[in-house]
Amino acid sequence: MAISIEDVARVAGVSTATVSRALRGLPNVTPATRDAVLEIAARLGYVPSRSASALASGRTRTVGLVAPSVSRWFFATAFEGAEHTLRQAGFDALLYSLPESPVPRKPFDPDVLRGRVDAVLVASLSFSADEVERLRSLGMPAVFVSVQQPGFGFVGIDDRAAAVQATRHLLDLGHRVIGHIGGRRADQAPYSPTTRRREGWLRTLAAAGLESEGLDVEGDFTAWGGHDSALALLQRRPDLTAIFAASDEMAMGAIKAVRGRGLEVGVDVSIIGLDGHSLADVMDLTTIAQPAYEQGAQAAAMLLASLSGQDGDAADSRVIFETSLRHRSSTGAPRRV
Amino acid sequence: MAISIEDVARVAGVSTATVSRALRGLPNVTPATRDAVLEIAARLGYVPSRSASALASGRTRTVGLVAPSVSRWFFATAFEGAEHTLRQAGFDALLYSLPESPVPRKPFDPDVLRGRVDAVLVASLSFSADEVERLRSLGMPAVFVSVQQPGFGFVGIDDRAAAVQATRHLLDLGHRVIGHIGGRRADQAPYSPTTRRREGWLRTLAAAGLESEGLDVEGDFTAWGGHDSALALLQRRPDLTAIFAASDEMAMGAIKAVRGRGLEVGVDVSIIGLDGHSLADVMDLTTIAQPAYEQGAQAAAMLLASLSGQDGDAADSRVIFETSLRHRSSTGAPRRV
DNA sequence: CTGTTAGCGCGTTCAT
DNA sequence: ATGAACGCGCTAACAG
Repeated sequence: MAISIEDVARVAGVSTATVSRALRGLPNVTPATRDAVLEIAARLGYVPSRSASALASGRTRTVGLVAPSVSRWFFATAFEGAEHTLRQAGFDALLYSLPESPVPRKPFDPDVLRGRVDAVLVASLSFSADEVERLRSLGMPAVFVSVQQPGFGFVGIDDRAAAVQATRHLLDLGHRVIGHIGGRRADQAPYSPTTRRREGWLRTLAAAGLESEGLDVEGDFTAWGGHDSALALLQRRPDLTAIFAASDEMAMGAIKAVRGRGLEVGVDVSIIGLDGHSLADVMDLTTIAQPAYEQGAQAAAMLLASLSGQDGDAADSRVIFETSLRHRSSTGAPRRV
Repeated sequence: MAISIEDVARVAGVSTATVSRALRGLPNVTPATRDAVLEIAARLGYVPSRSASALASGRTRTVGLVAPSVSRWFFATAFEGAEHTLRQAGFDALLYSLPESPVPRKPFDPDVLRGRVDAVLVASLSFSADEVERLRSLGMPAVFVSVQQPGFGFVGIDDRAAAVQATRHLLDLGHRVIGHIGGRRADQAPYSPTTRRREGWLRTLAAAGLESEGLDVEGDFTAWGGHDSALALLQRRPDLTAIFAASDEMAMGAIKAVRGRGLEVGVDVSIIGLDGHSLADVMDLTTIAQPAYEQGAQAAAMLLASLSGQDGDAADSRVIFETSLRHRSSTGAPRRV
């Protein structure tokens, strides 16, 4: 058996309650007593049992991290930010990945989180009405990253504005036939990144008096999906000179597709992504960068604040990060015809 | 208060002990009783408290996932495999990332895992003697992925053989001046991937009667590190025609460096990586692929087996996965001089 | 400021 | 096959 709070109390000659208070930095403990307890606990190598502490207090000091995949750049990076923030506050991060395939994924029952975590961070997932209802009924703080969910806290970017930035960049370079590779068309949620990014592209074209016929294709947010979508785009509109992909991974696939057609990226066809992927730079991909690590850290911080009751409810918070253009050689002026 | 085992017992008209047994599928419960209990528990939406269960049984049904970073491809992918395997068995995955910077990273005290997890999966980290000793003293199953640690279970690849495969591929194409971008030279651990991959490259060159003077540079396993290392290599040995990078991300950086020098990848300079990164394909990077997802899943499975006491100790297990050449256009025959 | 006491919700004997 | 009772290690309320 590991060493318990009672062992510490006995050696220190005080009660377990005092040890508990001293160790947690609560008031009403003489500095002398506190120091003695701390010293003894350290010497004995005492580590409090989280299970016992959780059972007694009703708080687990653990936050659930929920996302469709841990391996895609955005989630991995956001979770890294969240994990660091949580650990610094003495909280643990519990991983829940919800495989997206088969589409539609099988429903998530937030009840599995009951008693396991104090709060939930959901990244890039559209929840069904039922899932939202169950999550809400857990009565714990929850923050959504990327995909807004009315009634919950939110951390993300202005997806429409980011798409406008991307499209404007291409317009400014002189492009007039600009394709778009987006998420699944089936995703009709009004606040999903897929929908908003498409809107940004479409409106910017319209405002410039440009048409979009045959310029909008579906992707699946993977590099290979982007590759295939780009091929379809090139076939449908051979006059196209630029592509805005709703994610960097899709943009990378598009680069391969364009090269495969014997065209030069940034000269014959310009390509811009949206993310700020860590590999965009070495691939010379122009992109609208979003701070993924910071979004995860921010969401975690909001949950922590909400748990410590300092800061109102996380449900009211809404933090939007700025995005910024990273101009590289995958975009350039269209070749004169 | 959420609904507890006692509520279920009362409604079912049995004792809490019977409910506990029925729910966990233990023997000595009449099928009729079991069905009734299951039905009622489901109807009531009963979710057992992990804390209480952990406290009473001494088992947390949680595995700790430890790595230097969650956002790099290998860890993210391996952890995804581990998480899926664990969840399928009803276990939770707890994330611990140990920032590598500053170098050397600050020591990890496995004691923080005490009482939090039943087993530990460590990915790609060299532990100091002290860290190993503390980990061992926890007395829980542990498996290392990628970096071998004598006395613990291991899942990985034959790093030396993989490096030999890579170097042979370049030799077979006709290259005679082959550079290497590896991990930090300070990493002298005899079984570290850095050391073994360097050995594989060096021995293969030696066996072919080739020299390696000025052909070995240090990298840091990031794309930018690979970029800078490649530049150094090109400057030191302008006669070089091929580069073996110890990771795909470094290889991708090397591609950028070579292009930046106005040279054509796969023609003037061939580049091969090691990983099988999900983006290697769209980058046309030749690589020696390793199954990252499967390694994580395998490690998790070993830990689960060891926890259920079926399968001897995880410390004895050692699983080596095969690697395979993925030939793409970043490697080709050297240009005739 | 400190000690006493009573649970937190479950697993696990030991009876029956 | 089932039930009663104890205890896991800690926190929180209440006394003092």
